[in-house]
Amino acid sequence: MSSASKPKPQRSVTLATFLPYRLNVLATVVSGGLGRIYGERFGIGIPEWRVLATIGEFKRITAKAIGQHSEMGKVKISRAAASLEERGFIQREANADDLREMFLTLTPAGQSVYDEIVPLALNYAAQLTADLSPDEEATFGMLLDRLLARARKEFDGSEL
Amino acid sequence: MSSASKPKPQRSVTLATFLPYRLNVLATVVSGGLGRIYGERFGIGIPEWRVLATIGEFKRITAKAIGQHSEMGKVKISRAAASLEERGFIQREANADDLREMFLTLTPAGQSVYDEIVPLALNYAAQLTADLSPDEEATFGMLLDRLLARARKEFDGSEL
DNA sequence: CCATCATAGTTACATTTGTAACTATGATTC
DNA sequence: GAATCATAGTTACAAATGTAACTATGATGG
Repeated sequence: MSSASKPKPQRSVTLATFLPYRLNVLATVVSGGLGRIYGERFGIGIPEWRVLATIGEFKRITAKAIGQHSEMGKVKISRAAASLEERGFIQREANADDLREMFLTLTPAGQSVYDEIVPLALNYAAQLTADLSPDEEATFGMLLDRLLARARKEFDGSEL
Repeated sequence: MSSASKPKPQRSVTLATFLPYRLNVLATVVSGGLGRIYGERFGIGIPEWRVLATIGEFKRITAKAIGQHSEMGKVKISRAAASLEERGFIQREANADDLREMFLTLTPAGQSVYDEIVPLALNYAAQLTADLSPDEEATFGMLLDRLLARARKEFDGSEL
């Protein structure tokens, strides 16, 4: 070992400056705020919203594909879909080519709810970033993606 | 109404580019990754870690104060503290000046666990941001704080 | 000081979520 | 073309979390 300058091995964690904690707090506050909007008006929760949003985006999609696009386990999707179907917001249609899977589509009622939520959700996101310049917003999104890519690598164990 | 140029009212939400969703995904992956570290080795969950970290930071603190510093409800703290006490990681000590509250402190065993987790947690956070330059990291943190401040305002209802 | 009100923390109950097993169907291989 | 293996989705059970009620103590105001 040469030169010097110990990089100051900290002996404690300050929660308020600890990134995993801060990310969790922000995500919780944001999810809660947005969830309140569609929760109060339409009585649906986050998993239901994600399923609805994914069907709204892809029009006709299987539960498995929803899982890949929405980061949810199949159990959660199954439950959310059952709940949305009960309320008449989505329909299930067996795939004749593979009877294991079902295509999900929005009913007219579901499309109508979706059409109502979309502007509320977009507005929420716009309000959330209202204090940021377009540049800052783009930067934040870019860094978010890079952090996510890194977090997904799980750091291959060598440093744990 | 004058001029023109509709600001293109989007008719759908692309989940993959929707900030609340992306924040939630990142926070979930990060919490999961970090949680696995102290979960597997010490058998503690996120609420326990937060309580432990807060006591480690403040040395002697009431449950209420932990709540203020760690964004957790009192029920969660009560349960986490009970679990940590059962395992001999923390001690409770009634405040003679106000018998309603209890000061929590780390036992030697708890301090030892804390001392083991701190470098792991700091290292996790360092690995997480390893792809970012110091400038980018600072920028991300700053924007995170501004978003959090904004999200907390709950947008005063006028735009909902 | 005693009646009311507020607060710290716990407990009870309901809701949500995750894990694992299961059911039904499809793919593969010998 | 039966036996094995893989996959989509559901169900059953367990663990975690939230909401509300409760207990004990302290503060306040007449």
